[in-house]
Amino acid sequence: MAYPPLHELNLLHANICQALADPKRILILYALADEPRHVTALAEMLCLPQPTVSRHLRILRQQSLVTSERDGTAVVYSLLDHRIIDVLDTMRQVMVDALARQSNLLEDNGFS
Amino acid sequence: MAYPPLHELNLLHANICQALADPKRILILYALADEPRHVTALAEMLCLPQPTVSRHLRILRQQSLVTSERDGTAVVYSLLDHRIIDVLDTMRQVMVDALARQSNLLEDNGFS
DNA sequence: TACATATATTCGGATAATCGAATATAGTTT
DNA sequence: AAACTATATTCGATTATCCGAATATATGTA
Repeated sequence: MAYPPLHELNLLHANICQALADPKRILILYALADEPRHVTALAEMLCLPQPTVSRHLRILRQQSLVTSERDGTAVVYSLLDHRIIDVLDTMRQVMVDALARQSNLLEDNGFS
Repeated sequence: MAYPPLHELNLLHANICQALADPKRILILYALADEPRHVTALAEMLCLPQPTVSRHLRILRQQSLVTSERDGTAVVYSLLDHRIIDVLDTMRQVMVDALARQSNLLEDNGFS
């Protein structure tokens, strides 16, 4: 039985992954998991130019990973769903375990 | 206190996300979660040309998301860590919930 | 060895992502 | 309104990704 062709949900799913697929955006998400923050606060924390942070935040916003709220002239961004952090944490654990396995393989073959 | 600059782990983390960021690769992973499969079997299931499947599998292999094992002239691919499916499932749930929220927002404003 | 099957790779072109630099917009204060 | 602060956007160039088509490699078999 052939699978249905790539359906809409799968495209959206891939879009979410794409939004996560940048080291700066991952840092932004972890920073927002801590607490909501202004754009400038994020830029300073991560040592990035403000326009760069804004552009990354837009991408995260378009995927409904963060929300924004005005606070005077500033805009406060917050994480929309903390399960995204669980997702990132699990992925990181999978990655670390894979690296450990590879490292063991190397040792077992006398490459340590 | 400024964060450390983007460290190695974060780059690897982003690479994993990047590997997940394609609808065809997501389908491949779900298909392999079911059971290990040959390249051709995957290609037929997903109605994709064999070279396309091979290229996607290489990307997944490079990120240690799948492993391959020879079986005669065929090569059997399998999922390396099933937690990746948990990750994908949670992401999909987050996505569906976000879509539901958006849909409710539209209705509440008379756009239904 | 010759042939068949299964998988992997390369090439070229199209599409998309990212960044720095410059600039535009929105809200606040005087 | 003018000046200021915070945020967002655009532009142009660079780099990365993806695909179809063609081809190469590897294993098994006659």
